[in-house]
Amino acid sequence: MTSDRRLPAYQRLRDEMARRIAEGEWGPDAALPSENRLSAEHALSVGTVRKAIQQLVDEGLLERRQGSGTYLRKPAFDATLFRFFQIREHGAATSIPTSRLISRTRTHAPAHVCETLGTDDVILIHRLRCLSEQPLLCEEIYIPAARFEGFDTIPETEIGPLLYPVYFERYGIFVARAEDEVHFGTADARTASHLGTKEGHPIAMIERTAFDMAGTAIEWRLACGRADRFRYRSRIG
Amino acid sequence: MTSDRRLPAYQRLRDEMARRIAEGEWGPDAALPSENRLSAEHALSVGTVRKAIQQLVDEGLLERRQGSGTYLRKPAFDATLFRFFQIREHGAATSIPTSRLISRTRTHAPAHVCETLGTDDVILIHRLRCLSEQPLLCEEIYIPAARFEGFDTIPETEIGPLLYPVYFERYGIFVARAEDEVHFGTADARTASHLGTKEGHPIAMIERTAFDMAGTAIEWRLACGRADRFRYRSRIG
DNA sequence: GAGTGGTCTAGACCACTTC
DNA sequence: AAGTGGTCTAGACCACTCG
Repeated sequence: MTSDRRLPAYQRLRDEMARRIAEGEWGPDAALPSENRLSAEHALSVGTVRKAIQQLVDEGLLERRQGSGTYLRKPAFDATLFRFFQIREHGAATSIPTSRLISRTRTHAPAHVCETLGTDDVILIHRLRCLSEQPLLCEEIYIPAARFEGFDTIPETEIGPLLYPVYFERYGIFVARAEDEVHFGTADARTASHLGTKEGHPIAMIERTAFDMAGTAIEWRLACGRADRFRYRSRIG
Repeated sequence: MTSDRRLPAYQRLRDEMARRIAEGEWGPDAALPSENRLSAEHALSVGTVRKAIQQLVDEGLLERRQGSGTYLRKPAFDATLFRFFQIREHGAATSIPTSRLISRTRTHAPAHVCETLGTDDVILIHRLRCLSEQPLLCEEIYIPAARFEGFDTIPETEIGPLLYPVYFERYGIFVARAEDEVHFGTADARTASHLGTKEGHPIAMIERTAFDMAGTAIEWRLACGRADRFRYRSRIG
């Protein structure tokens, strides 16, 4: 079953394409079928096909390049955590954030994580993220063990600075969207020592829940950073 | 001069309509000309007109109602400041935020405000915003005196809880968009007393610059709230 | 040069609102 | 019933990319 027959044609086509993207039918870096191809296959006019594709572009799933084709777009979610923090470079070009794995443990999730992920059988990842050698974010990441079998034993050398590409390449799990929630609190002893501040000092906490294409929560993480480095911009209207 | 002739027709039409909206040609609550009307007047096909209108809808300026017409949309920017703060109601329905004017003074703007507004001749408004009788936000608002002549002498009874409607109704200035920037600091004595916290305690600071339809900055404000009440959600992807 | 997406046309029929 | 926006068609020409 694709989707409701009462829906407009462009909606049904959008839903079908979203499903095929989720199933990995078109790998990243490869062009999708052209507008003409799709309109012929689905017996729809090109204009209708364009509307379906444009919707997926607006949702951030696809990317169009004139003269070339329509491509999958891989969002850079990991970078978005850093958007919450001041980057103070001294004239030099912006450096690449690095990651250091502190630990990976198969464990039981706390209640609120269990509720989000739908299981308490999880892998807990501790990680420290730095920019220009300076520790910026201290992360606790929970992923369901059932869908990430063996993640705690992958050689560290095979895990780059970003996790989401690893999720995709090793487990076929594509992070489609995420929800961030920011609030403030004080540092516990361990977080404080990682971030180079003192216990009880103010820190910013970003809670993130990440979802796959089907809308299932596949990761919960808590990222902590020093409040005095925090800065966030947003545009309205 | 409307806009560049090299631009696509739907872009030029969008620019012209945005200008006419900015000039107040179509008041709020009245329907704009229909698609057929516009296509005839501009010698464009309906599809092209639709694309121009859709763009303005996406930008949040217009609103379409099937069978009825296309209408102006008034964004509720003031509510967006409160989205940064926890609303903890005890079972009751969400109450309406109230505002209390503390002072209005014609004065010289500090350097960074002067730079943003392009003048140092400003009116400074101090305001306290509450939710269910609880002080939540303490605001300093700067507006250019030249464009808001006499704002400091308007009877307080004629200023409701929201400023932007007053800007529009009395000065014809329509706030089209705004930029918020959030960071953290500590409370000075006066802010602390307004918010019911202590000097030196952590507070969240939201700096906002608001722009009119022409892209000119018409307001700069600093809103301070207690950090422990701060909570912000954002969706990515 | 062949193929792609970007713009644009001039219609059609439908669902919905308004009078 | 008349007018509005919502969907859809079957073309056209253009600008751009790529081999």
